[in-house]
Amino acid sequence: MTKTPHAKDARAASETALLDAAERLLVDVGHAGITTRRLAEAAGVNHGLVHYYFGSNENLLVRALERFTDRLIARQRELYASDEPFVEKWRTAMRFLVAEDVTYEKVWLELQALAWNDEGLRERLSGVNAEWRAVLAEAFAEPHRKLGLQIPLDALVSLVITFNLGVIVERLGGIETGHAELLDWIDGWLSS
Amino acid sequence: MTKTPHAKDARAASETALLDAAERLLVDVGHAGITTRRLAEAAGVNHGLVHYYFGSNENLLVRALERFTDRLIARQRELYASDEPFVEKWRTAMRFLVAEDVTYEKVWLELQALAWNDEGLRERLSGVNAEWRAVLAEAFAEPHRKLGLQIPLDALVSLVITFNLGVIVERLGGIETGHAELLDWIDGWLSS
DNA sequence: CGGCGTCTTAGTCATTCGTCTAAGTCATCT
DNA sequence: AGATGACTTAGACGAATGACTAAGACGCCG
Repeated sequence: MTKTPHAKDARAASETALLDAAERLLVDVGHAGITTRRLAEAAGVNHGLVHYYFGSNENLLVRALERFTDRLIARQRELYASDEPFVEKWRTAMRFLVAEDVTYEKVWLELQALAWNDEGLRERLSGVNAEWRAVLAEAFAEPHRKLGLQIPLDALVSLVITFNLGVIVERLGGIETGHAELLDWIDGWLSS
Repeated sequence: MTKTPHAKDARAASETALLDAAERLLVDVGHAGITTRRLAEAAGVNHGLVHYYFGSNENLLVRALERFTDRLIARQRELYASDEPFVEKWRTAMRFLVAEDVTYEKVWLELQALAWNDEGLRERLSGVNAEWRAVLAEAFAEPHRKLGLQIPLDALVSLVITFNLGVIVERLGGIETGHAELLDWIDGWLSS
């Protein structure tokens, strides 16, 4: 029943290597360019393992999505769960948003683009979105009340999520015009 | 030198059919699923024509992007160039944004996703973005002044563009939570 | 220490891909 | 009417793909 520790480690390592490679390839060539063999080559494992471990190319990407979204939610929770004042959390989040490195965002949006054409993935994504939304709604509840904003909390959360998503998409397209101005203004407004 | 009118028409018709098929396939299967043969089949033409007319599969998608973005900009200009009061233009734009049919948006974002992995396409897209931005900046200049908004015009335009883009991406992922609330609030705020 | 079950490898298989070409078609012009 | 030249078609080509498998390697357990 119990697997040998070494073999278990080796298998886990190979699986991780493949999932890591999937993320790397999503960044480098996009989901359209991911093939079994390229995946295996990037992970440094035999290409037959993709089928043996994951059943299929597509399944591997599903697993990659699961792993990635778990981390995504964890990161969000961690960010907004700290004891810092809200404005500091916001600033941290925005620093991530316009960081030079778009690796994380590229993986995330390539997976979304993949889901646009895959009903199963789409359902999974909407679950993640609901979680993300819940985290933000909780984080924004206090400042929303304190600042006496007229916009309903629901609408505010949607505004934040969508404009963040839009910024990411624009950045992936090589567009950054106006982003700094927008974030600066929000920051100034929050500070006052 | 001059081509025969009939032949010219036939060729133009076939090219158009292929470009139309490309858009249809972008909606139905995404850019990753577009192949020479499928394209030709969907357009009802011989698959060799893709090479004969466009040189390559990729070139055809570039042409599809050009045609689509031309229409996109034209639509934007038309919308914001009318004599209606600003609030009516806004409402029309928002009605498009949350219309049931996401065909237009799907084509647009599939092309963007394609561009994420293609330097040439990315440059073309940033040009389109700049045009769009200019149209919006002009349209928002008056209401921005009249309403005495504190947010700089640049930042406002970015906010509008990015939140629109985010709404589109969420909708393509099957997510609509909060959109109606957000748009309703904006509408109410504009009306007051 | 030898059998045993799991992991790993190399390789096969049919299919599909993009590209390209040779042969055929057809409207036009002399 | 026949030649011309652009357009269209069917098909061939090698390369690459995802799926799958048989055989070997490896480490554990009795």
